[in-house]
Amino acid sequence: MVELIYQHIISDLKQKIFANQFPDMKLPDERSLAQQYDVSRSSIKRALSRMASDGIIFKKRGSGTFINPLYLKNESVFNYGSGKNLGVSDNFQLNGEKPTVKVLGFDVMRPTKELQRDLFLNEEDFVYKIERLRFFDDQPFMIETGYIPIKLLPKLSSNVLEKSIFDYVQAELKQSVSKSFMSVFAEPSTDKDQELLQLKPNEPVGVMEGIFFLDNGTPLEFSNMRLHYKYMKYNSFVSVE
Amino acid sequence: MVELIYQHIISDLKQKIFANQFPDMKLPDERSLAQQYDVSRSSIKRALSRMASDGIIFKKRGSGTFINPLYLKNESVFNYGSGKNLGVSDNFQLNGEKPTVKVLGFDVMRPTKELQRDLFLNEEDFVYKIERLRFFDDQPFMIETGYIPIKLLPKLSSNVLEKSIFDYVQAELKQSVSKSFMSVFAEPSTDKDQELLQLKPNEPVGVMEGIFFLDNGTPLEFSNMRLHYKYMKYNSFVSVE
DNA sequence: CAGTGGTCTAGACCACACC
DNA sequence: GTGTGGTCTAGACCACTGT
Repeated sequence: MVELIYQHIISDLKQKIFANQFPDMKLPDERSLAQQYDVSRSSIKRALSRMASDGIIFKKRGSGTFINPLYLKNESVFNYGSGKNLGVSDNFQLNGEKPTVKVLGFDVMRPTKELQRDLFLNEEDFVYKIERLRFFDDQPFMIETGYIPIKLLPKLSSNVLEKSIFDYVQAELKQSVSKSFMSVFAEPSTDKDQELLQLKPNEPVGVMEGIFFLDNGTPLEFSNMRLHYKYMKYNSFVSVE
Repeated sequence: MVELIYQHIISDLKQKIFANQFPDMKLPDERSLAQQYDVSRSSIKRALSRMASDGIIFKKRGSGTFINPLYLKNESVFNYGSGKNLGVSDNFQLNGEKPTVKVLGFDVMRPTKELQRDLFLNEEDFVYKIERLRFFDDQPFMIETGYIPIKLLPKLSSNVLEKSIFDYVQAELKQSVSKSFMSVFAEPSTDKDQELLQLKPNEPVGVMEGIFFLDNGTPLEFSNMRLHYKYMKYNSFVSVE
């Protein structure tokens, strides 16, 4: 895996930013950077655009390129949300602790109309219904119900579910799960939520629900994730126009 | 306001997609598109990259560019989240109904340590504390507490708060609010929530909390928004790498 | 091998900010 | 006016897909 030029520039600039090599919070102008790195200005622009859309820097026409002080002061929040991971499911990273999984159910069913629409299925298709309870440090924090078309993973077996489905997909289909479309909202907890997630009756769940796509655009899974409210924090950096 | 080439191409391709002019769900290859529009391939690539990061299309090296069927079937969901608006606060659009606002409080205070950090303030600075209750169709749905540095809007007056602060910022500072960093989570409702938002004791609030930035990267406002859970739905399309 | 998208270059010209 | 980022071009070469 060779490192592309603009990726190299991004890593290098990030490192320099953290090493405080731009004490005035201002990056050199694009033409100078192109000279320094001995690359074209376009490559610099590509690197800076990516960094801007990640919220690391702000570009201001006529003035220059400036470091987002929030990135320096609070870097951790930049490791979530747009541009870093999919924020959910198999991508959960809870500070190096070991997450575990308990499989609650593994069935095959006909998809509802809604599932047919979201996963691009016909009436003849079947889906797996996978119910799992996820633990963080022996604390249950998430009930996950996933629906995956059988035809995508005909050989899926229950022992895979104890580990990462996405890793299995990578190995089996040579594709990664790189896109998601999610809705995030809140609901009162049901009796089942309260039992499985050890919630008090007045404590809610956070819900993340949506579709995971493969690189090529195929919808892989419709997922409904009900989280203990203390564990749900969805971070996102948004930049318009 | 002239329309840029790549913006024109995006609009045109979107329209063609909806007019079903690509029945095989595949766009022409980039070189052909460049010819058709009589522009360089780079401009086509710019347009397609934007559309891909918005989730409208999927590009697959070696094969071509494909339309996301979800975009056709469910266009509405693509009007939220990354790349379309900031999803919150003054940008709320609730299906053409008329939202109204009631100002609950308008004070000046010293920022806490946390506010100083998030809004890049010194100990000598002051902030406005603005509490508002937002209604949709005469239904209260959101308690909004915002903190704005006085030095950014020294002439802010209470009648502005009845309307849109962001519009006022646009007029006053010639800058728009184009970036935000938000955390989305859920909490049990407090007594105050229950009273103001007409919630039952077991019903939760959705919380959106974070910072709104101006174009140039200046943090304008720290905002905490507590929503009636039925009105909170945060949609986001995420694409990594 | 032909076709497709990905990366990169070198350079022109434009729009905006600041002095 | 000078300096900055923004848009756009024309073209080279690479990497992957499918026949």
